[in-house]
Amino acid sequence: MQRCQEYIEALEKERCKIQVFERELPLCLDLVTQAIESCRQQLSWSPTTTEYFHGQSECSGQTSSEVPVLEEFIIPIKRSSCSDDDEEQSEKPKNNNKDCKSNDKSLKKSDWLTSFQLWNETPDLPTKEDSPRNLSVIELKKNGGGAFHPFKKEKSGGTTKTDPPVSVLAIAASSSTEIGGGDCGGGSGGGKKEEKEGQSQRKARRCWSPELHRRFLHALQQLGGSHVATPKQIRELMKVDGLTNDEVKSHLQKYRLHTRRPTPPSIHNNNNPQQPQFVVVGGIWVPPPEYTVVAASGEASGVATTNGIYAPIAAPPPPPTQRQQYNQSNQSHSGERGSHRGWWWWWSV
DNA sequence: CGAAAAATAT
DNA sequence: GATATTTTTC
Repeated sequence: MQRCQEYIEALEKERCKIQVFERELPLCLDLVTQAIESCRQQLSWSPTTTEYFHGQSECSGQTSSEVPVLEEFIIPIKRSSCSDDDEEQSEKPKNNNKDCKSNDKSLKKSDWLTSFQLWNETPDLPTKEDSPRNLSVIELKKNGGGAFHPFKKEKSGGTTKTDPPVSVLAIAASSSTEIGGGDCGGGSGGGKKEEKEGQSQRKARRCWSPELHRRFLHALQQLGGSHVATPKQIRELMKVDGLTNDEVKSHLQKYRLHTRRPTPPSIHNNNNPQQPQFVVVGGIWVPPPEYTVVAASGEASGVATTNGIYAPIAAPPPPPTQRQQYNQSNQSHSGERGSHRGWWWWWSV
C-alpha cells in the first residue's frame, strides 16, 4: 500500500507537470489521470487507506475526488486552459482537476506559455496575440467596410493605429468587390498636427488595395507596359473616382522600381541560376507562377475565392550594359521585415 | 513626367 | 533602427 501510495504521488507530480501542457498533450494528461484514478480505487478498497492520502501528496491534496494540484502549477494552468477559447475538449475524466473553473476570460495567455505552444489551433487567424487583436479585426471590418474613402480622415483621437494583421485582413476581405481598400494607414499616428489650415495638411495616404492594383495593372496592360504608360493615361483608364495623377504616378514609380529588380521576399534564394524569375508571356515579363492568369484579368468577377492573380507586367530587364539610371538604393534588401510589406507585389493570392 | 527627398507606416 | 509605401518637391 505504501508503495502504491508513493506511486500515486509520483503520478500526481507528473500530472502537475503535464497539466501545463494540457492543450499539447491532452491524451497524456488523460492517461495519467486515469492511472491515478485506478490506483486510488485500488487503494480505497483496502480499509485503512482513507486517511493515508489526505495531506500526503505533495500536490497539496484536496478532497479525494479532486486531483490535487500544486499551486505553482495552478496559476499557469488557469491562464492557459481557462482563459482561452473553450474549444478545449472538456471531456476529461470526471475527476479532472480543473479547479480552475474561475474562467477569467480576460486573462491573457502568459507569454512564456505562448512560446511553448506547439501548434496553432486557428491557423487562419493571425498567429497568436489573439484575444486583443481579434476584437480589433472585427471592429475594423465593421467600420472600414471597404467603401472607397479617397481620403480617410480617421478623426478619432490619437491611437488609432491599425494593427498590421488587421489591415491586411481587412483589405484582403474587401478586395473582391470594393475598389478602394480604404483603410490602410492608420491615420493617426504621427499626424497630430492641428488639423486646420487645410492647405498645408499632408494628404492622407492612399492605400493601394489589391483591387486598385488590378485596375492599375489592367490599365498598364492596355497601354503597353509600365515603361510606356504614363500616370495620366493610367489614371484615365483606371476610372477610379478620387484617384489622382500623383497617386498613380507614385504607384507607377514604385511599380517600376520593383519590377526592375524583383526582390523575392524572405527566401534567400538569391543566386539560383535555375528557376528564372520571370517568364516572357506575349512580350511581357511576368513572374512564372502568374502568367496563366494574365488573360483572365479585367473584371474577373471579383469572387474572393477565385484568387485571381494578376501578374505584374514588367518591362524586360534592361540589358546589363544599359545605364543604371534608376539609382534606387541597391541595398541588398535583406529584410524579411519587408516581405510582408510588398506582399501583393509578388503574392500568390 | 520622372527622380528623389520627405513623410509615414510597419 | 530598418524598410516599405506614399506624398511632395524638384
